[in-house]
Amino acid sequence: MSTQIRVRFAPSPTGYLHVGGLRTALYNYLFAKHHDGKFVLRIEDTDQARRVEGAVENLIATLDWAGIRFDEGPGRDGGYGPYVQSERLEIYRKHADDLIKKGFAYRCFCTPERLEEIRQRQNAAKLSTSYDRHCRDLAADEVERRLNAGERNVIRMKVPLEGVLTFEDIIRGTVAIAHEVLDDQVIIKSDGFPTYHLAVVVDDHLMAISHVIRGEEWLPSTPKHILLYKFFGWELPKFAHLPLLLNPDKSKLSKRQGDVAVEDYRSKGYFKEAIVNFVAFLGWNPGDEREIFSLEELVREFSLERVGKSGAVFNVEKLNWLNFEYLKRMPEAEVLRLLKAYLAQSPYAGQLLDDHFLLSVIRAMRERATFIKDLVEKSPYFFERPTQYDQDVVKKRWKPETGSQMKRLLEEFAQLQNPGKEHFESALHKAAESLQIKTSELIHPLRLAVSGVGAGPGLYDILAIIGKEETIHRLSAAIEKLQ
RNA sequence: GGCCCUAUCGUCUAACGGUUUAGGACGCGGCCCUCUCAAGGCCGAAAUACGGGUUCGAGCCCCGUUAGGGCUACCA
Repeated sequence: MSTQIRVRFAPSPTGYLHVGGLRTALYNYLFAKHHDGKFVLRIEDTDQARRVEGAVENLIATLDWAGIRFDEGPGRDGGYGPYVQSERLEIYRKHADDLIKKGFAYRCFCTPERLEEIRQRQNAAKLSTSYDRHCRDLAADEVERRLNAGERNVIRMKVPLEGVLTFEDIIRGTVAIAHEVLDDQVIIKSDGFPTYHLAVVVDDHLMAISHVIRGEEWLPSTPKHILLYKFFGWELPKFAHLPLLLNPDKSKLSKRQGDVAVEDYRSKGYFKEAIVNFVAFLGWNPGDEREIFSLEELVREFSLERVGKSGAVFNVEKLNWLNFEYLKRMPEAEVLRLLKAYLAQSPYAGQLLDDHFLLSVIRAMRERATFIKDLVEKSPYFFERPTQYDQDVVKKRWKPETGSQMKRLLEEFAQLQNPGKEHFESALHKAAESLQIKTSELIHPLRLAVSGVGAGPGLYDILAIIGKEETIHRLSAAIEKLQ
């Protein structure tokens, strides 16, 4: 059926998946799934100079990690392959030849040097830079002769000299550009590879793509693509140009102003659910006040009509909050699994830490953590004895009389049998009573003694987690310091 | 420079031309809770870029200005 929705994500394999690329892929995926359509992955590797080894595998792995599954693509044939452009060279050549035959394209023998020269001249004269169409009307026999002589050449599209090209964009509405500002774009390079412009049109048509959903940086070249569709006599797909993702200074999101690779965020400990949720909301929203969306919910609610027009700053603060929310909502068993994985490659890898213990750390620390690693890094005292005491807190909490008070506390604690949280609490109350001081005057110095710091989960929780023996050991060590 | 796109709190955004004293979220500040830090609850500061028009009525439509961005390659 020709009404089948087919979309594609078509990245260049330049090494990693950019977060902007992730959002483009996600929107394509959401749109396809929402409409029971197909999501195609196509690799645009027509620039040999920019090839990076392993980039395709990496791209697929990252998409897969994010939960964005393609229906067709490299290694997953759906009858429209191959899905890697470098494997489709013959197809592009054939189509370029067709265009020449029909008079919509021509051979150009201009050297890069000549091109550079005219560009310079145009720049100096403050004119817009474009090819001067020197070879546009070369005689057929001259073309033949130079071709036979083996002269290097490219194929250019023959853009009409006048008229205005108008097209509809789902997100932007009507866009109009005059033919005269369009360049006679190269469609086949001298190395025989197609440029993006030819390849994208040929492939989108041959792969029966119904909607081209891509970044706004492609908006200015869309008229060239439309011209090619017209030259071929093909039906146009629908276009939707997504707003750009921006740096805090509002320029196009780029390296050098922070991390742009999805892998960077992954390795920092962001959950895929948080990243997907976050990126989905950069340019789209459900229209109400809900903010937490699973991939499935996004599929259900997504529509291109609700995608905004203006660029969105990639705001890490909000991503952090989302990660925090996801950590808070995650089932304990899952947090435990992730914590163990983290611990296994941490300095504490050698320690025997049972699930019961780790679960209690999770319960104590979860609402204080944004990342799994925070569970450990923000409370190292659950994993090792304090090696030093926070001096600011020492000044505030350890008074001359603290030493003897701590001794009194130690005596109470020593009598406890298998104490739990409440037992520590009542023992401390007892000590405070006998010393005729407020419990807080014991709590703060003791917190410092057992944790080395002044902040963290409830004191009795800490004590119950580290246990009686460890509590006494740490308390004794602190008393020594106090004398 | 030329062409194209865009314009609501610092940021992400909501508001079928009238329900708007412009709503929510992040972040920020305050208060409550409290053994600290969090979490949670409550409260607060914070925006329709500017100028014209259309209309009974404009954040929303039109024009201009300004600002920002993208593109301007034998890169994508």
